[in-house]
Amino acid sequence: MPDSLRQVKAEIFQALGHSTRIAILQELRGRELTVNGFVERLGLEQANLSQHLAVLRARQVVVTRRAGNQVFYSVRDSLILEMLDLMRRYVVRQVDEAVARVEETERAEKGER
Amino acid sequence: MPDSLRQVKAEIFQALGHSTRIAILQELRGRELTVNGFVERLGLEQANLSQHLAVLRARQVVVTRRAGNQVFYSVRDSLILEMLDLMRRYVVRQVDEAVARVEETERAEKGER
DNA sequence: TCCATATATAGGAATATTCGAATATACTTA
DNA sequence: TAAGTATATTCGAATATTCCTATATATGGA
Repeated sequence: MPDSLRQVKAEIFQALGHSTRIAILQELRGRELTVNGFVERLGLEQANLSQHLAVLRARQVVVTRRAGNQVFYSVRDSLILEMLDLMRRYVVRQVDEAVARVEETERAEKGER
Repeated sequence: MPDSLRQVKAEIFQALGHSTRIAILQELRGRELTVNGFVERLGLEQANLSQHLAVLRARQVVVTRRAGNQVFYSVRDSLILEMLDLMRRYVVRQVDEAVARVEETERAEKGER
């Protein structure tokens, strides 16, 4: 694989690598939202949200549609949301395994006593 | 969703957000590799690779096994590789759509002439 | 045109990431 | 124990990211 392609992938992973931007994308499941919509739902500053939206726009993860005064954001390709789904599965699995390891350790320690 | 969970996800996305670390994970498809193995295959400096491997280790994306002198790295959960697969599909799709848009534009311009 | 509303951007400080060079640590073998 | 190989860590400079504050831009209505 050429490094330029990896670079493109890395930039999109980076775009997903911030909790606020993950929150933004989760809000965009199945709908579009204005900047003010994000402000209300996420309780963050308008400027800050605009900045994070700019990051997602730069990587073309989201697209915009202007309607009069407001700008509606939406996810360009829902494959991005599948990425978040996969990440959820991944994190859940790691946690489950960590719990299982703890329980296994406790069982072993009980047996030793 | 609590922000702490999003934070965990974001940290893993960040771990994937560098072309060298993507290259490392691709090399680990279906096998384990030593640090020197990465040096040979990727042609990067040993110290640099160790640093990137440390990032992946910190997020528990990879795990290590020491055998004598060497340290073997492997992917902890192959769901991570599915993430890379999904990202490949995503990038390919974006490129295809971009090409289609260009062709559509050319067709329209030809018609106008 | 003037004002209000919605959104974007610029500037600057704090923090984080990345890389190369140098050095430290771990293990093996003589 | 000394030397050699493999890997990890530290340091410092360069660059990037993030956030806040202030300001700019775009649009619609009076």
